[in-house]
Amino acid sequence: MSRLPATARREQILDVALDVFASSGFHGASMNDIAEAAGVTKPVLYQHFDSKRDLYKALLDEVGHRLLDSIAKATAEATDGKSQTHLGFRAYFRWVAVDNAGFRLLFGSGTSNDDEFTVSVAKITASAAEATAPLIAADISESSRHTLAHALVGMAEGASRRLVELGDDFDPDQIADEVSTLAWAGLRAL
Amino acid sequence: MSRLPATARREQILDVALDVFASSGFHGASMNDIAEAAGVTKPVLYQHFDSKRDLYKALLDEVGHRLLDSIAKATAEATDGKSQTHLGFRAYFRWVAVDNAGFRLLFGSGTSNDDEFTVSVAKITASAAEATAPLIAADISESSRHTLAHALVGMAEGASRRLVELGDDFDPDQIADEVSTLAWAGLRAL
DNA sequence: GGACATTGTTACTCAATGGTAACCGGCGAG
DNA sequence: CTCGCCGGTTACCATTGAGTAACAATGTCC
Repeated sequence: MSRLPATARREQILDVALDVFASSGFHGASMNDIAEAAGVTKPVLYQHFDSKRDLYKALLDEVGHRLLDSIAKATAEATDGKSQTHLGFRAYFRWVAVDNAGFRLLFGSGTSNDDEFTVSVAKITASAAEATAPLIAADISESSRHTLAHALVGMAEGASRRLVELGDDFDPDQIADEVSTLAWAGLRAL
Repeated sequence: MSRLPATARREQILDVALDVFASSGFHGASMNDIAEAAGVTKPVLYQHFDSKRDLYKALLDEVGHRLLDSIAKATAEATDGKSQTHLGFRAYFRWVAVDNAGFRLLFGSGTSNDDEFTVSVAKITASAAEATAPLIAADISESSRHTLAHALVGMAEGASRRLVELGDDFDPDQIADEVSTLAWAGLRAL
């Protein structure tokens, strides 16, 4: 019906597809569903994306970058570990609160068991862990340090998953305070 | 070919299906795949399970109980919070090491976005969090306490996911030591 | 005002796969 | 021996959904 310039249509499709995929998962959402939600027909999707996988992957990457960027920006200013931890978690939970569908897409267990997709998500959490690892000053093996870093990232994910499942609104800054207190105390103890 | 008594066949199917589902995810694995892996044909599966969903659900429940039982047994003896924490994590990581496919089934993001399945898994992590919540003695709202409990459960999941993705063997007791140290220190700080 | 490009639609193909109806064969009981 | 139960197979149906070919409409530039 209403025609849109190519780039705008592409953006809109990404927007809409994010919601649909986040709600129904990769397999639960059909290309027809997405097209309909965008007020358009299937072939239009294929004018902008080679395949369903391609569209999904584009979303994973975009959303992942949004998350990592906001964390990076937030922690850039901080100098000491404690405020890095605090600001990092705050950025994470703020992102969850704002980009709710994004969180469900990445961590809501709708991502199929596809190797390529799993790897994409793994890279994102690995990046977050990479940034966390230096905060662990303990005298342990590099491997253990990374495992613990993943544990800390898992804290944010675990807390967020529950908050998102509850569906209620929540105050990201308050959650961040509590979780980062817990995390930082743990870090100092090692 | 080789005939088996019904109960034995049922067990074998569950066994085989766990591996197949864990590797390929719910949608990635076809009933034919599972049948073939069990050395049998499709209709046999339907003699023991009403549907693919039914089979998958049976697995989720069984594996979930295996996890929760081992944690419950391990922590039952402990009296103080610190050793409860420690033993709980140890049971978790030992379970991951032993029941590797089970971990991938529950937490490996192959569980589709199906409501029923998601709820099943959510119930399991919620149970674990339920057991963790009393360890948090801080003066915070009940809701915050539960969110933090989920954060702690997320620690175990996050660390495990990395370990499983790496593929190498790992010493569950050593990981448990490190993670529980981190967690317990955090708990005391609240 | 007509030609070209861009955007979009209708209507289809084709493969995968969940699920089923009908049939087979061996083994134990009477 | 044969009858019937039990575990198993072959061969099929029906649906769903990704992806495409061919066609229509909407500008916009000279």
